[in-house]
Amino acid sequence: MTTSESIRILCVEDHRIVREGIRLLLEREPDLAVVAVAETGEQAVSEYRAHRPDVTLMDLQLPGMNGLEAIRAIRKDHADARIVVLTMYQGDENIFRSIEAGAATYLLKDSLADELIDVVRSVHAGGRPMLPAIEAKLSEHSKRPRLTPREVEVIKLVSEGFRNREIAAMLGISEETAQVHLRNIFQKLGTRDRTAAVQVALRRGILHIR
Amino acid sequence: MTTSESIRILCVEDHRIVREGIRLLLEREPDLAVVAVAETGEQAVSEYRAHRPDVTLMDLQLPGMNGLEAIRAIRKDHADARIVVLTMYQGDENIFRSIEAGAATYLLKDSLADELIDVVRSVHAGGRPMLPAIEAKLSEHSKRPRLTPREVEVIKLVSEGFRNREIAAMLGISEETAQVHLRNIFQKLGTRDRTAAVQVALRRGILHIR
DNA sequence: CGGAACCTACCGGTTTCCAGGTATGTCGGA
DNA sequence: TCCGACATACCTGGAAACCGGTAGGTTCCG
Repeated sequence: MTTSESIRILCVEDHRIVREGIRLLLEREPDLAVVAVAETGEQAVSEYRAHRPDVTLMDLQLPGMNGLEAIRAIRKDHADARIVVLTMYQGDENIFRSIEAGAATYLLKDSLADELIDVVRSVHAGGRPMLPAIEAKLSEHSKRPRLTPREVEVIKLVSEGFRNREIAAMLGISEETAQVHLRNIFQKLGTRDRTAAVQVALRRGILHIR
Repeated sequence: MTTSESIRILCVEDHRIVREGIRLLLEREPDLAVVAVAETGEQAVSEYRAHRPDVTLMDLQLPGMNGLEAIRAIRKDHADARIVVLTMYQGDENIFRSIEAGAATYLLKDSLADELIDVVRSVHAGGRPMLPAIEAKLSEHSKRPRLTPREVEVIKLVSEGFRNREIAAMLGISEETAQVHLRNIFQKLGTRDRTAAVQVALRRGILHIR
């Protein structure tokens, strides 16, 4: 790998204005080139395959297959893929899952343009640069009790407005068991009812709108 | 006003990377110039006062004073202010309130860069260009029953996890009255319980995640 | 093998919520 | 001035949610 060649970037972002803006931002730098873009998770995977970029910028909120699933799909076939999550979601669960899925690092859209550029270069060089604010949320996350997979299913259905009885039927368990899961969720999220639990789950990135 | 001078733009957007990107996008056009930026509602108001831009691009989601309040504050002192809302929120209530507050038009970040540029020029010329998709949501909105101010207060507190009794105490009304409001909210939003009502309110843009 | 974590299930008791009413006062517009 | 929209308040009965237990089964790991 010669140092004189540009860093080839895949930019995954569903909002076209934002995507175009980020592209302009990056291409002010002579050593950065956006060689492909994608606006869904599925497109991201196929564009990755087609172009094998050096660095992938990935938004989490995407129509259809989301960013997290796209990261997993890409890393499954290309364990060396270098992916930077670039999103506005600050929830610790999003950060944790992204890193767990194989992202090199996590950046908020609130970052400085220069930070983004530095991070891209650093990740291309094999680094995993983590900004202090993100690092802090990640360590905070590790101190909190996590919801189990089943509990996540339950809170998701709760957020869609289903009653305990309906949730139980959908999951093929008894209503009482659904209640037990919910009680454990309350305890872990520090709430006393379902409405508050859903709000906390949204803030933490355990759930997403729609 | 001479046609040879550039259109002076104030860009209000809290995410720095996005803001910088939009700026680059606009400044590719020779007749557009971003003369000021702001990342909070308060800053937007004071920057408007200081620069009197021809067109203001306003995001809705801002820390502190939000975009809607900023529009009202600006239009209160400058009834001729030409403001374009540029946001990712698709909820019909956001669109309605923005127009009601005095915005010239409403654009999603998903739009094409060229659409944004066209809209800025058109608004500067005194137009109120409305994209068909936005127009459609706006007319859909007018067919739906709106929540009253009191009902909005109630659903907001519900979304924060408060019980009816607590909501009643906070609003200085009886618990039964709070229940009546909630019942009317259910009826208007087409839900049968508080959790679902909060979800619908979030989707419609009646509520926002903190 | 013995925990630990997870998922499952049930019971009894209390609280909160929801649905159906009726009713009063205010305020602004037709 | 009368009507409609809004906000307020109360009642009753039934449904759902919440709380605090106990407990059996699996799976995985040290």
